[in-house]
Amino acid sequence: MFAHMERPWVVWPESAAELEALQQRLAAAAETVSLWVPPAGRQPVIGAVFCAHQRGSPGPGAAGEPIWLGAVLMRGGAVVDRATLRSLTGAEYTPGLLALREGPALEAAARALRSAPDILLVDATGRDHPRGCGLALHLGARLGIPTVGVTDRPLMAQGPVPEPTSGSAAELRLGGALVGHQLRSATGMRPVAVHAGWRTSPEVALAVARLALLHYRTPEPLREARRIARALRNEETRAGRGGAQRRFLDEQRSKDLR
DNA sequence: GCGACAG
DNA sequence: ATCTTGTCGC
Repeated sequence: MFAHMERPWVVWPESAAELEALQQRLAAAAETVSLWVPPAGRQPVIGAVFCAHQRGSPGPGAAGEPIWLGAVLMRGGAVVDRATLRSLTGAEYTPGLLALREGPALEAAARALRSAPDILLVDATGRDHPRGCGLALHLGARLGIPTVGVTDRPLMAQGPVPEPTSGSAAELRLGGALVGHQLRSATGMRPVAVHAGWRTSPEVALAVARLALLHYRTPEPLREARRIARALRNEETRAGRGGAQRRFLDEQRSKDLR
C-alpha cells in the first residue's frame, strides 16, 4: 500500500542533530524525485492527517504527552475512509523540528487507513523550512506518497498578501525560490499557507488545496481529520468544554464543598 | 545579544 | 497545537 521501502533511510530520528542531517538529505532528494501530477479523467483521492493535543496546556509542551490522531480519505467531496488513534509526543515543540514531536504518530495515523490516497494533506510546512524539509515533506517521503502542507501561516517564507477576493493566491518565496502560496478561501478571510511537499510543486499544491476547499478556511479533508481527532480526545478526556475552563469550574466546586 | 519561529 | 470574547449569521 505505502511504498516506503523505496527509501529505507527515511526514518524518524530521535535527536535534533540526526533529524537535521536527514532533513538536509531529504531536501536534496526532493529536488530530483519525479513530480506528481493530478490523475487525468478522475477525481483524485485526497487524504489528510491531523494531530490534536491535550487541552489546557499551551506552550511547547514536552515529550510523552498524549496526542490524538485523525486520518481521512475523501473523493469528490465524500469521505471514503476514517481512522483515529492515540499516541504520545516524541519531544517538545521546536520550530524546524516538528518531526521529533509528531512524525511517528502521523505516520501511524496514515497507515491506519485502509488504502493510500493519491495525495495527502498535512498541517505542517514543506519546503518552507530552515533546511528545506518541513514535516509534510518528510512524512510524504517516509510514506512514499505525495504531500501538500497546509498551515495557519508560513514558517520562514515571505510574500505579498493575496487579493481580498475568494480564491485569490499569492506566492511564498524563501531565498528566492517559490516554495508555496498563501490562499484566501473566502472573501475577507485570513489566508492559509499552502506548501509544496513531497513530490509536489507549489503550483500543484495550490491546485490540490483549491480542489479540496469547500465552505471553510481549511481544506475539507484536513477539517474532517481534525474533527475526528478532537472528538476522540474529548471522549477519552471528558474535556469537551475546554481544559482551563473545566479546571476553573472544578476548582470552584471543590471550594463549595468545604 | 535579542526576537522570531509550522504544531 | 491550545487559550481567549464577543459577534455575526444560518
